Amino acid sequence: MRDEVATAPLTLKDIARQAGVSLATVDRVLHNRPGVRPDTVRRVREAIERNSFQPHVAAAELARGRARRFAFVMPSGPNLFMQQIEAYLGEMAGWLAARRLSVEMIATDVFDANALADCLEQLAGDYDGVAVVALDHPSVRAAINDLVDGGTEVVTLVSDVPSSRRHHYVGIDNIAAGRTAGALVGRLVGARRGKVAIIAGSLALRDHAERIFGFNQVMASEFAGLEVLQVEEGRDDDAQSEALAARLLRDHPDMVGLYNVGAGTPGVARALSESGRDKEVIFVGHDVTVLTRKLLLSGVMDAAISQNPGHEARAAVRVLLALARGEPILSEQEQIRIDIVMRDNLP
Amino acid sequence: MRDEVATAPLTLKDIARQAGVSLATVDRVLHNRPGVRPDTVRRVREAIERNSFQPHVAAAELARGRARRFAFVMPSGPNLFMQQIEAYLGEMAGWLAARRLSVEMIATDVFDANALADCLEQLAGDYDGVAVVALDHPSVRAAINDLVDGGTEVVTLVSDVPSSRRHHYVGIDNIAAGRTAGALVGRLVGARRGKVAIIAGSLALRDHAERIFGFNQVMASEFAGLEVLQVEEGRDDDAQSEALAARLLRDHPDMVGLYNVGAGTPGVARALSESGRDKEVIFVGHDVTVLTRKLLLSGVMDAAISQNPGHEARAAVRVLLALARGEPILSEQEQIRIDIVMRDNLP
DNA sequence: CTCAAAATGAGTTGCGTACCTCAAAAACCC
DNA sequence: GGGTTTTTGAGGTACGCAACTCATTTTGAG
Repeated sequence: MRDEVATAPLTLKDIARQAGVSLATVDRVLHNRPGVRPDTVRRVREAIERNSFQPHVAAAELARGRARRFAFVMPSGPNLFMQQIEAYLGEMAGWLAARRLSVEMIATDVFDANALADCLEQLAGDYDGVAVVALDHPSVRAAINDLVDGGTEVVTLVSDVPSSRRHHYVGIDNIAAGRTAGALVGRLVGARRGKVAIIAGSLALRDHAERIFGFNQVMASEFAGLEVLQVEEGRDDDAQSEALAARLLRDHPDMVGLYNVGAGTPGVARALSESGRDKEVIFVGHDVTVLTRKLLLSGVMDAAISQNPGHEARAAVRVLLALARGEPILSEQEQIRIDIVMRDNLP
Repeated sequence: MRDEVATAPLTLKDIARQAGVSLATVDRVLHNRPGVRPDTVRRVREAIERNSFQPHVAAAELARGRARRFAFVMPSGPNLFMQQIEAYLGEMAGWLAARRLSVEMIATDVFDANALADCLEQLAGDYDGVAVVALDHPSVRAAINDLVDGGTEVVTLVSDVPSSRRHHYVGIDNIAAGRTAGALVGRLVGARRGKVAIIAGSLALRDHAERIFGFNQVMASEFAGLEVLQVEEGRDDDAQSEALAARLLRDHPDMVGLYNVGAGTPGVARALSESGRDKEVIFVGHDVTVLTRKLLLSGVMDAAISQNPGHEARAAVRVLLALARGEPILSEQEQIRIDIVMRDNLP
C-alpha cells in the first residue's frame, strides 16, 4: 500500500515542447522578462501549471552564479537574547557556506529610530535580504519600505512593524504571550487570593506593552480574585529590577504572583529568594537562558514563556532565502510558537 | 560595525591547486574512492580543512543526477496523528519537488513486529532513506540494522528503537513528557487533595509506558497529597476510553486529576463533561488536533502535551536529506520539543 | 502593401560538482 | 634492470537552468 506524495522529473525543455515554444520564450515568461505576447505567456503558464512544474532549485542556484548576502540588523549592547541569535547563526555556518550564503550582523542602537532608519537605508543594494529587529516608528517604516521597493527582501525579527510592507514577520504574537503568562500565573496561584505584580522593561517598547495588555486581559476576565498592581519599569536591567521587586515584595505582603515582562529576570529572582517567599509567590518570566534555566530547576521560577531564539534565527534565514529564490514559504514551519517552559520540559 | 559570520567562495579547483594535485585526485579523496596514497589524501584533506571548504550543495545535487526517494513507514488505520504527518508532507510537496525528492507513504500494522520487519526488509535498495514509526522488538531492530548496512539512511519517528543503529530519532523524550504532564496536573490541582487517574492506550506501547513512568515519578516525589490510581487501558479508542473515564469518575468522587496518555481524548472529555465535573477535575492529555483544540478552548481540557507533527514530518525529511548528502545535522533544529499547549498559546 | 517594431527561435556559455576513461608517471617487486 | 602494480593527471560529459546574442518570423500601423 504505497501512496505517492510528490514527483517532478520534468525540465524546462519539456515545458517548452508542450507549450509549443522555444526555451528562450519559457525563460522570458519564467522571469517576467518583456517581449512576449500575452497569449503566449498564457500558453506557457498553462503548461507549467498542467505539469505542476517546479524549477530545480539546485540548477537555478548554480546557474545564477553570484552568492547571496543577507544582513541581520540587531540592537547593540549586551543583550543576551540577541547574543543567542548570533550564536545560532554561527552554528549554521556550515549550512550557510554549503549554500554560498553569507550572513552579516550589523549592530545599531535599536532605541533610536532615526539611527536605525539610516542604517537600513545604507544597506540598499548591498544585500539580497535583511532581517531587522525593528522599532515601530514612521522613519523605520519608511526605510523598510524603501528597501522593499529597491528589491531587497525584508523580514522583521522579534519586534514587528506591521504597517510596513516587510515580507514577513518572524516572531511571536506578544499579546498571546502575555495572555499565556497571565493564565499561568492565575492557574498556578490556584484558589489563593492576593496581589499580582508586573515588572516590565519599558512601556514604550511595543512588545512589552502588548504582553502587559494580554496579561491584564486574562487577569481581568478570568481571575477576578487577584488584584493586579501598577506596572513598574525596570529598564531591562538586573539591578533596577531587583530593587523594584524587593520594594514590591516589602510593600505587598499579600503578593501571590509576579510577572517579569522583559529581561532582568535574575535580579527579580534574587529579590524573591532573599525575601524567602519564592515558594509562595508564583513567578513567571520570559526566555530560557542559562540563568533562567537554573531558576526553573531550583523552583524559584515557575514557568518561562519562550520564543526559541534558535528557531527565530533559522526561520529568518530560511524565509529570506525562500523569498529570494521565489519559493513559497512553509508558513507553519516558520511560525514561532509561544513555548511554555517548566522544569520538566526544559529543552 | 559589521561582523562576518560565514563565507566560502572556493571551488574544488582551488583545493586541487593548493594541494598540488589534480581535480581527479581531489574527487577521489572527497568520495573515499581507492587508489590514492595516504600521504596524498592527507595533503588534500589539509587543503580542505585549511580553507574550510564546503562543496556547493547545489552543484553536487545537480551533478549526481538521479532523484532521491524516501519512504515513510507508518501505522495503518485511522490514526489522526499519522494523518496529520501525512498532511504536512503534502504541504511540503512544492518544496520536495523543487529538490527532486519523492516521499512515499507505506502503511503497515505497527503492532505486528514481524510484519513491520518484513516491510522494512523489502525497502532495501529501493530507497535512499526511510523514516519509520518503529516498534522496539528484536526483529524490527534487525531489519533496521540491515537497512543501515545496505546504505539506506534510517530515522525512527515518534517511537524509537534505541538499540538499533538508526542514524537519528525524530521525536520527544516520552519520560520527560510524562513528567511534564505530572507537573501540570499537580500544580494545576493546587492545594486540593484527592485522586489522580491515568488512562493509557496500552502498557505494551513503549511511549505510553515511558510517559506513565515519568508521570508517576513526579507525582510520587512532588505531589504526595495526590493518590495515583491504577492505570487503565483504553486501547486508544474513543468509546472504550469514554467508558473507562465514566467508571473512574463514578467510583472516585474525590478525583481531582486525570491524565490521558494516548489517543481517545474526545471520549474521555465527553465522560468528563457529562459528569459535570469538568471544571474541578484537571484534565491533561496529548497532542493538539481539531478536537483537542476545542476542548482546550472550552476549558474541559486544561493542557495538552504536544509534539508538533508538522515539525516531526519536516525534521524527518530534513534529517534524511542531510544524511544522504553527507551534510551535518542541525541538532538543535531537529530536536522535537515537548510543547505545553494551553488555551492562550494554541498554535 | 510596406516598413518598422515586436515577438520568437536557435543557439551559446557558464555555474561547480560527479563520474568516467585513458594515458602517463611513479612506486614497488624480484 | 625489467616488469608489474599503484597512483596520478588530463580531459570529457552531463546535470538543469540563467542570461545573453543574433537572426528570423510575425504582427500591426500607416
